[in-house]
Amino acid sequence: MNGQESYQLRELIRMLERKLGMLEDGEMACCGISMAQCHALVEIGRAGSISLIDLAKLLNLDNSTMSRTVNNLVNNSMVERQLDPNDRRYITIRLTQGGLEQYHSIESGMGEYFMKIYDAIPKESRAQVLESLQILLKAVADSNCCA
Amino acid sequence: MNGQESYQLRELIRMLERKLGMLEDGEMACCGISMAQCHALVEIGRAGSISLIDLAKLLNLDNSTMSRTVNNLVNNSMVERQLDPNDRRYITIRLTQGGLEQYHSIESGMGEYFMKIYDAIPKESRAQVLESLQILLKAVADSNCCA
DNA sequence: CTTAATCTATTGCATATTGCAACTGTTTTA
DNA sequence: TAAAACAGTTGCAATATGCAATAGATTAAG
Repeated sequence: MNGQESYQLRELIRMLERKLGMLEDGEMACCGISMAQCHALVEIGRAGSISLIDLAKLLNLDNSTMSRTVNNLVNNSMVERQLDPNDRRYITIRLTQGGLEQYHSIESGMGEYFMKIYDAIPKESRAQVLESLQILLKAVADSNCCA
Repeated sequence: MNGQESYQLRELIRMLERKLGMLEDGEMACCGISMAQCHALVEIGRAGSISLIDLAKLLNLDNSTMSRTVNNLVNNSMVERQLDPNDRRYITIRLTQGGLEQYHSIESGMGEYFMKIYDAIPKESRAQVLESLQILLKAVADSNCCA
C-alpha cells in the first residue's frame, strides 16, 4: 500500500548511511587509533567511567572483544583500568590525560563537522529537519522489535 | 553559534545510526552470508551486472577487499565472474539463480521492514519526514568534502 | 557458615576482514 | 613497438570478532 513511499524512505536512509559511513573512514578517521577504539574512547569519555560489561552493551560487542579493545586503548595510554573497590569483580575504565585530550579533539572535530552540516541546511528548514529526525527515530524504535 | 542545535542534530543522527546498526546485526542479518557479502549482493543485484572496480567504488572498499568478498560470494554460489569480451581486463559480476533469489528475499525483507517504519510515522508527518531527509542528505553532501 | 550458583573480566583458539604493496595480464598511448 | 595506465588478484601483516573455558569475587541456598 505504502510501497512507493516507504521505498523512498528506505533509499534516503540508505544514502544517508552511506554518506555518513564515508565520514567514518574519511575525515574523522581516528588519528592513529582504530575505529573500534575510537568508538570506545568516545563512550568512555561520555560516561566518565564505566565497567567493561556496560561498555560492551553500549557498543553491542562481546565482552571478550570489548576487553581486548580496552587492552589496546590501555596500550596506547588512552585509558586505564582500576578495580572497583566496592565490588572487585568490576573494573572501572577511565580516560587518561592523553585519552581525554584525544576525546576532546574527536568531539570537537565531530562538533565542527555537524555544525557545517547544520549550516548547510537552509535556515527555514532546520527546525523541520530536527523534528523529522525525532519522529523518524521514534518510528524506527517503535517498529524495531519483534516482527 | 549554532552549537546547541547542531549538537542536537548530531545526537539524533548518532541515535539513528545506532538503531539502524542494530538492525544490521539483528533481524535482517543476512541469512548465512556476511554483512559485507550482503551489501555486495544487493549492489550487484541492483546493477544487474557490474565490474569489480565499480562495485568497490560503490561500496567504498579497496579493490582487493572487494575481490575477496566477490570470491566468497562465488564460493557461496551467489554470483559468477565472467570476462568482459570487449575489454579483457574487466570482469563482469552477475548474480546466479541462487543469488538472485537471495537478493529478492533481502529486498523484500528490507521492503517490509521499511514499510513498517513508514507506517509507524504519523500520517500527517510522513511527507515532512521524507522531505527533511532529502534536505539533510543534500546538506551532508554539500559539506562532505574538503575542509 | 559453607557450598553452590552467579557474575565480571580475561585468555585460548579459530576465523574473518581489511588495506597496502607487489604482481599478472590487457589495453591504450606516445 | 615500447612505455604507461589500467583491472584484477594474491601475499602479507594487522586487527577484529565470537565462542568456550577459566580465574577470581560476590551472592544465594541449604
